[in-house]
Amino acid sequence: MTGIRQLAEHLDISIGTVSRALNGKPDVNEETRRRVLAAAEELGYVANQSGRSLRQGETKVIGLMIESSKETVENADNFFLGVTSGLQSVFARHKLDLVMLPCPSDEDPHEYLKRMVARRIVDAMIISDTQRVDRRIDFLSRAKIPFVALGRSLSAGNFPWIDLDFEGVADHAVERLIARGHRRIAITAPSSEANLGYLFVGSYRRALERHDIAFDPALVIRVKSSEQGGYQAAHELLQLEERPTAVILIYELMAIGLYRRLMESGILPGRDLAVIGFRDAPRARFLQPSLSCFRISLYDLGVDLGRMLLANMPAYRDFYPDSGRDIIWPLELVPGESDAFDVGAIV
Amino acid sequence: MTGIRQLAEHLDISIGTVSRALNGKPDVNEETRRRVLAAAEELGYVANQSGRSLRQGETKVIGLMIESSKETVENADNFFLGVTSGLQSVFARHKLDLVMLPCPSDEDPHEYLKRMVARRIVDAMIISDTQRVDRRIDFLSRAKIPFVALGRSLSAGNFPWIDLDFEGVADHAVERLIARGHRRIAITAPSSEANLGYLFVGSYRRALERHDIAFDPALVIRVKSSEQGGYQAAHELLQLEERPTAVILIYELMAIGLYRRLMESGILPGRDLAVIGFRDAPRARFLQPSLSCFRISLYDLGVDLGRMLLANMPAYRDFYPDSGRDIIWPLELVPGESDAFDVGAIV
DNA sequence: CCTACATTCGTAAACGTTTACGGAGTGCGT
DNA sequence: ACGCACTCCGTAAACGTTTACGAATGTAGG
Repeated sequence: MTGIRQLAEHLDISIGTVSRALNGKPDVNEETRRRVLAAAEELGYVANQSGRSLRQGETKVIGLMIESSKETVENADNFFLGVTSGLQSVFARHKLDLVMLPCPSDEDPHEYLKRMVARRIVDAMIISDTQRVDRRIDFLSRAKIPFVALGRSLSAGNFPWIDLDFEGVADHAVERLIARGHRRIAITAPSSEANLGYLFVGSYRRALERHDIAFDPALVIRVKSSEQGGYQAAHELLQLEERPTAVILIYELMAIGLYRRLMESGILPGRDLAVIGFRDAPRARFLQPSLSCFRISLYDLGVDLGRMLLANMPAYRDFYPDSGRDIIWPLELVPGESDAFDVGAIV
Repeated sequence: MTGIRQLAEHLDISIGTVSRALNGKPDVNEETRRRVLAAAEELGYVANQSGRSLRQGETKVIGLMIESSKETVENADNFFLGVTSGLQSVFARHKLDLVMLPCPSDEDPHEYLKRMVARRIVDAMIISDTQRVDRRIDFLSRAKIPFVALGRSLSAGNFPWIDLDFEGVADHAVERLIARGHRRIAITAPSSEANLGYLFVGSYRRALERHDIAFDPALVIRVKSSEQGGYQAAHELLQLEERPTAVILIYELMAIGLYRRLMESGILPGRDLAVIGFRDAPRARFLQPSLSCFRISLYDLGVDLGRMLLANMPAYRDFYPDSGRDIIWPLELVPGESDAFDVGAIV
């Protein structure tokens, strides 16, 4: 493979000049720069990243850590692929590359992260699936590795993150349903006492009480946020003595299972039960009746995530002076047929 | 951050000895090795990968290139995540790490690959989504970069690959359906003249003719291999003057859309039309009636892919002496309800 | 006591790049 | 003729690690 040395010999100039020419340094004759660039193209020279990293102490690579948990694989919503395109559009401007780091399911995410960072494979990290207390966040903070998190956490006082607006969605959904005459509204939440479930249900409760509707714990269906979870949620809904007229799903994908279970009992979403979904899962886009759903532009989310990260890296800070922090990502309601009916009209 | 120099000073021995101790070289006293390892653990020392890579000319990182095409995102089957776990189980034994390299959709995959390789971010590559003529394969072959491909190609005479047994599946499916009395069997194929479609349909045709059933081009439904494609396939099936009694899907995911379209017309899969799927798509696992389908263990596929790659790398070749090449991956039929009826019994 | 050998360790070069520093050449004003 | 500023380029050190080589020590055999 051709290194900078071969390139310099071929051009009969010193490697220092070649390097400066390639890196756009000012103290090099424009004519020589032209020759160097031409020769580099001709010989197919690309700088060896190891040498460069060693010298300047940075790799120009950003890592996106993902966990290949069973749940991720089963849900299969390609959430991350959607985000990467937005991330890359930002990184490309600075010649940064993005790699996805899949943490093996049998390895502790914290250890995996430490290894990747210590080996200096990446300069900065994007982490996701944040836990309520997340050792990764403490580690990255202390080690002063630039990072952003996709998801809130209670760990480490102050770090940049973006999270979805669970509270806004629940509030909006309840308001919308109430406006259509619904009084008995169910909601799904993760079985664990996760942060996001707390926010989601809390906001739902406040919205109900604002309209003098008593909060009924029986209407909070705790199931897994997956297609099967949706199936089970429908099953539990049908068991209730006083059946709700509407249900809010914390994860769009659940609608697939929910629809199926409902249809099995001859209940048609959008006619017999209003359904509103949340989050973005491409596979749920083609349901019938179409799902009313709060959607995200994963691309835009990736862009903001990338900007926020760079704003936290000294070398790029100046490019993103007014980049926000701790963004609560708003979602847009895409109306469908699944909540199209007014209860008032029926009663 | 602590480097090998700090570690050596702390122990009051030379950095050469520290390095040898850490790397398990024989010419170091066991007592000193113990001390070094203890100190490394205590100080949290991890070798800087840039320095190491530079010296030994290898990065100990394997790249899995994925394309975030629109189709991938929409299909959302997490095929790659499933494969990575198998890959990592092999790589972990040799302290190799796996990174996923998502090629931006606006960049030429060939250029992207060249960049990643030239920058020496990875030692070896796993590529997928191979095209009939694929410049990446020619490039990697010429540059002598170890690689394996997930998918066949007509490029570059001789390279290691694994591909799914399209021919075996089509053959098996046809035989199975004929044994149950079906004579009019439809099949789906990609709209493009892709390699795999050619193999799939070709084998289907030969199996039919083996049983003296004339090949009817009208029964080859050319649609996209996606959920929507399945919907459209069903639609086209219903238009046919003489409706088939069975259909073979080239991609399991299509079953979701197909089912929906069929149900809309009151046709029940497994009772009115036999359906057999192919490939592994977790989201299709929960269909009702359950889908008869040729499934893969993505984990096992990953394991073999990893082994095949290492067998092509000088440093690891000896560990995998009898690793096969050019594997046509066999699939196992997981019977379901969707093809459970005998046409003979009805007629 | 000398030689031969094994064990253990230190020394220094090398990997490919970037960059601080200084030198050579030129032009210009005094 | 001299000094100065400016442009352009070469030199060499540095990044953190591995490893070939040889030095030092100990041990055993003659």
